[in-house]
Amino acid sequence: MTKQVNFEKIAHQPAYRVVSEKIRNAIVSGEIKTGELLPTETKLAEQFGVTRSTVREAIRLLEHGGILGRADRKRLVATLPPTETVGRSVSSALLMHQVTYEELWQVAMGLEPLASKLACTAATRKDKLLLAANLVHTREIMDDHDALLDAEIEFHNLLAEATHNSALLLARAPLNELFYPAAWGAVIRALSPGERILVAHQHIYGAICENNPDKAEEWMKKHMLDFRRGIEMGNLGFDQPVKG
Amino acid sequence: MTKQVNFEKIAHQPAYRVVSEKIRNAIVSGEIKTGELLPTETKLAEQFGVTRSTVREAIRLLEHGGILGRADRKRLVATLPPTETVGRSVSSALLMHQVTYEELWQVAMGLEPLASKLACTAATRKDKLLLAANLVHTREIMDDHDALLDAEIEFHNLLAEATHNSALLLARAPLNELFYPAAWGAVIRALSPGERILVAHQHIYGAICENNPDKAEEWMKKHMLDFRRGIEMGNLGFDQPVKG
DNA sequence: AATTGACATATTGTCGGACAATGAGTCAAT
DNA sequence: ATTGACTCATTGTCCGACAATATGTCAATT
Repeated sequence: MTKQVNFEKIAHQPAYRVVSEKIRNAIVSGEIKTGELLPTETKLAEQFGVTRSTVREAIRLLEHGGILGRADRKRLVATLPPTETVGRSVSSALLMHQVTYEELWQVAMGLEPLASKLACTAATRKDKLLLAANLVHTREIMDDHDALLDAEIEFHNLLAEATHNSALLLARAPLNELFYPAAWGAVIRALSPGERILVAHQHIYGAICENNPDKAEEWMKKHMLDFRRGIEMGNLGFDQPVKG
Repeated sequence: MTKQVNFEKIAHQPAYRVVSEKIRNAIVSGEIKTGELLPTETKLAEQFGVTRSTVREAIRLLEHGGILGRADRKRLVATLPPTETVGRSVSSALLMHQVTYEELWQVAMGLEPLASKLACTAATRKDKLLLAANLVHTREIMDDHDALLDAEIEFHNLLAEATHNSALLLARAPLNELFYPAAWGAVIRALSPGERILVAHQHIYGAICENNPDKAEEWMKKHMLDFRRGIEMGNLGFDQPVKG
């Protein structure tokens, strides 16, 4: 084992990555404001001193992350990655990693009651109105299971938005996209009419209006336990991977 | 307002998106196993009946999401997106959305005690050994604030891994990458010696070994409250955006 | 046997130019 | 106010080319 000189490995990033990073920086640093249109591909190519093909590859790199979007299907526009985009990638990663109902339920049990509690102090008048509207709508479509799922998801999402906490919103994205849709079939069969669901939602809404965090948290926990019971009673095992 | 026929808007995705989706499906469906090499760009181009440029754009689309990686800087290989990659994109999204210390703390307050509780029943012998090793190491580097931060993050991460819940692991990624590093400066000044931190960690570890979920949860809550106090006492405001 | 050198080959990164399709704007005709 | 014809800008896609670099083979050297 003779002593050897160690050179640090040289970087040499491909040009499309460099260009991609430059554009990214320009956006996150605010040099290009969100919503603003970017120069056209040809102009970018000129400015960076590369070919249009290279610029296009750089753009694709950012496009998927949601940093770049299309204004009207033509021009590109700088956009802050909408939580949706990031949320979707989280969900798809979880799917690929064979996340189970139980894992998602545990996270739900941690986040949803928290959201309820926080919403009590953070909810604005507008948030409450939206929740109220959701309840009315839910009562109307009580028999349509598909529509009821949408309403259920919307309720929990409105609740999360009422906390005005973007970190929480993002952390619970997989619940919207994976947990509720996947668990729904079993849950709705177990809690035969959607009555129990609506009652829980109403109590949570009531607690928020009364500014009663503890009550909101408690009812959400009950609601989540109902979900657990539904999944366990359904034919889908609690420790089975969620199927997208 | 005359009645009008409504046609559903026609899709027409650009080819590079179609190709991208095809490849993505081939990977997530397991048709191409992870770690396996993909055909070369030229062959893909032939198979899909498009040009190499188009294939390359499709590849860039996937490359950013971590579904495709480089084997050796030449050939492409299929890889499951490592949780790291996804976690980073979540964190950077939160940064851009000017997430505040308070928002992150609230999420931490929801997830970390949950992790402690779950770890009590899910932790394997190996998990406990890793935690114990972390405690020993922490005691040794008590005076090196930077090293202490790393140990702190590692402790919480080991704890989360001990739950064997990938959804939880992903949901709390921003805590590792944003919350703890950003809050650390203030916290370490407020809780002058790291003594209080170590004590909390030890009690949590003890609770896990005794299989005492309630105790684990309680001590983690105390630990989190210490963080809150630290941030509030520090010069950085609790409602200020976290700076990356 | 192990290293080295020379060489052909395969694959990616980058370039340049070309054309079709489509969206946006202008202006005249109805 | 709507329609039609026209131009122009921009993106999507194609083609062909070349340089740089990894890979593989084989002989020559030590």
